[in-house]
Amino acid sequence: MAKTRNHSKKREAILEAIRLTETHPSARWVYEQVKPKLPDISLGTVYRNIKVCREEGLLASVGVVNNEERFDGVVEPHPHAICTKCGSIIDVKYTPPTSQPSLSGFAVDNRRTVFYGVCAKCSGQEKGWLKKFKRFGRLAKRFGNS
Amino acid sequence: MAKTRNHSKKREAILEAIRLTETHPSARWVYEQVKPKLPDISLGTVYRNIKVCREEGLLASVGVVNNEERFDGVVEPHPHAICTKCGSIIDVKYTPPTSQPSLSGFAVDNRRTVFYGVCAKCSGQEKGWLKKFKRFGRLAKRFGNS
DNA sequence: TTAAAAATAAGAATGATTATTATTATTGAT
DNA sequence: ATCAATAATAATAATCATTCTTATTTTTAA
Repeated sequence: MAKTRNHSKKREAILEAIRLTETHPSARWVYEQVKPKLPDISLGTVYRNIKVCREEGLLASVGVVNNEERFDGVVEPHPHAICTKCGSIIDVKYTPPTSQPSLSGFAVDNRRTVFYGVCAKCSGQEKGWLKKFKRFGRLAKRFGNS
Repeated sequence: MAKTRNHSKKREAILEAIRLTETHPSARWVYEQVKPKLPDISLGTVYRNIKVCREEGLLASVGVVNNEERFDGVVEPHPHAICTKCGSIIDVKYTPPTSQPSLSGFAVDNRRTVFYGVCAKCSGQEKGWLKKFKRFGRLAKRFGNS
C-alpha cells in the first residue's frame, strides 16, 4: 500500500496552485500566487516543495522556457505546444503513436513531445502588414518564422 | 539567392567543433574544445557565435540538460534520447509520424521528440545487486527508475 | 589610406536555482 | 502535558550558466 505522505499547509497551497491553473507555471509564478494567502512563504520554500513533489511524482516538469522551468500538475505524459513569442504552454489533445524506436541499450522510460510555434493570441497581435508578407514568405529570412 | 555570410575564424572553429562531435555539446564544452587551437578565444565569444549561427539556422538547440543548453550541428529535426543519469544525448534513428494534432489557432512550425531513460553505459555501470533488485521492481520506489 | 562596421576579450551584471543556517513547528513516546 | 527528535521554514548567501558592457582590435570597402 502506497503510504500517502503528509503535506504541510504551504506544500498543499503550492500543489493546489499548480493544479488549478492551466498555464504550466514557473516557481516564481506559484510564489506570487500563494504569497497573498500565506504571506510568510518564501521563494525557496516553493522551489524546495516543488522538488519534493516531483520526487513523489505529484508534479512534472514541462521543460525550460525563457530560462525558467515550468511545471504541470498533470503528471500523465502528454504533448505540449510552446509559443516561441510569449512562452505560453498549451496542452495538446493528441496521443502520439506509442511505437518505440530501437535504441540499443538505452532503456526508455519516458518520452516528451513538444510542438513549437506561435499561439493564436500572438499571431493575432502581429502587425497586419508583417503577417501578410510572412504569408508570402518573403521576409521569413529577415524576421524569422520560428 | 541566399547570400552566404562570412564567418570569422573563431566562428568557423566553433561551428566545426559542434559539427564534428556527436555529443550535442554545451557552450562550455565547445569553448574548451576550441581554446587549445585558438587560445585567445573567450567563452562569451562562443555564446555569441552560437547565437548568431542559430539565427542563421546553422545550429539547433537540443534542449537544456542539467541547466546547460545543448546544441546540434544537424539542424534537420530528429528525435533524441537523453540519459537521466549522465546527461548524454544520443541521436535516435526514428522518424516520428508526421501527423499533426489540431491546435486551433496555434501555428506549429517545429516539433521536438525526446526520449528519456538510462543509456547503455549508465545501466552497465550500475551495481549488480541494485540492477537485480530493480529488475524485480522491489526497490524502484526507493531508488527510482528514472 | 582611412573611416565605418564588425568582432572580440575581459569582466561585470543578471537571474534562476540551490545551499546554508538559525529558528520554529510537528510528531511520538513516555 | 513534557520532552526530545525530526521536519519545515525564512532569510540570505552562494552558485553558475548566460548575457551585457565597454574598450580595443580587426575587417571591410570606398
